[in-house]
Amino acid sequence: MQNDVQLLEVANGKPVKMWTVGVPVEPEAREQLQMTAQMPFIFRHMAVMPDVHLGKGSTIGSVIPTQGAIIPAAVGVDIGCGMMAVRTSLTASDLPEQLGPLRSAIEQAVPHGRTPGARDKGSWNTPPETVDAMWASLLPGFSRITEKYPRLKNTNNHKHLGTLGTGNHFIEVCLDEADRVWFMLHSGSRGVGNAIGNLFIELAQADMRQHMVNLPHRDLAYFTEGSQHFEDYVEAVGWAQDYARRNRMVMMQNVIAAARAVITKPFSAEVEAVNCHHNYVQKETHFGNEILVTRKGAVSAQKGQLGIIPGSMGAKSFIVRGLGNEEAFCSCSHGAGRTMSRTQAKKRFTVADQIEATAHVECRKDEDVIDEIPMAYKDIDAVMHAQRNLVEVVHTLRQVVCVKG
DNA sequence: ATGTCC
Repeated sequence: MQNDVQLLEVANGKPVKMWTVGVPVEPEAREQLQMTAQMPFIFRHMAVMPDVHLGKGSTIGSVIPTQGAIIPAAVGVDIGCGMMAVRTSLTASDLPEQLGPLRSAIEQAVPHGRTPGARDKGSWNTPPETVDAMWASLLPGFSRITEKYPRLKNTNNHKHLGTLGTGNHFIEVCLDEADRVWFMLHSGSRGVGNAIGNLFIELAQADMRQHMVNLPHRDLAYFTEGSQHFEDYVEAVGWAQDYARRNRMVMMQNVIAAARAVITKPFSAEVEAVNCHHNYVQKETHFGNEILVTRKGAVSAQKGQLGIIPGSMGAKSFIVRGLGNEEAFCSCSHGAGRTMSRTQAKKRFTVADQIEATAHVECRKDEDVIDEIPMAYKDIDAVMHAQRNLVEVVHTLRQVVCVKG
């Protein structure tokens, strides 16, 4: 039963296996995938998820297995970006009739893109003690990195910990199929991860020039295993991923605390909890080999492992359980995937369209969020069907509150 | 996505 996989053969390269039956794949994304698949250190084949679309640096919704080399622009600058979700003991009837105050409480508790009064965009003026403690746990690793790369010291590291960021980073209150209340959020490694990503992308491009390596595209610049830059990047990217995971943990604690101040009924949180990256690289074993797996807009889906696949604003989201499909390097999609660029979406749709599409969600509906309109994304049901042999659905969530960065 | 040393 391999009729769920579409094969893209690549001249002078490894094949690309795509779990995209019944969903559109842009020609530009195919071309980008074929370029990446030509790199000699790709291990066996590339795997492509049904939310695939053209990305900067590498294709969103792709899994890039490599042996003996690593491509920093494939991970990109939003290192460790991912999702966290927790199920609470609350049900829909425990939520207040008016959800505006709950949204305001969350907006107050977590600095985000438009937090008024923040000295820098969306950061703490003075981080709370819980953030200080979390930063203390990250500091030894950071010091090892900045000893070699001192320019990384000058980043918003400590005061960005526990903050949301901007763009498509969001916090939601959701209900599942049994009307149970979940909190869910999407964020990454903020300014410091961005600085680490950019620094090593520059270093890789400089290495390519120094060794006169010709590439199909400059974003395929890589480090070779055994080199100092390779070892340093593996350390730094791993640290940024740890920062991102803890960033989500801090925010979730503060979202729960904010909700407790608004919702009168006592409740327990983290009845079920999931915290997963969808933009990262790590060492894994596949087909009996220790390799590096870069997931760019893709989630780990080892057998039994829980993951999160968010839909667009106003659409369904899913808590999923991995089926451990080895051909896909045990991966699944990270969302619905865009069908049009943010610029196209802003041209095509109006504020009125966005108000209609998100009528059932307590959220912003201004012109700055039109690019997140559900119609700019692929049909999430088709995306889930295309990856039915990668993950099974455990919970289906719908948003009732959404805070955008 | 982030920061504003482009």
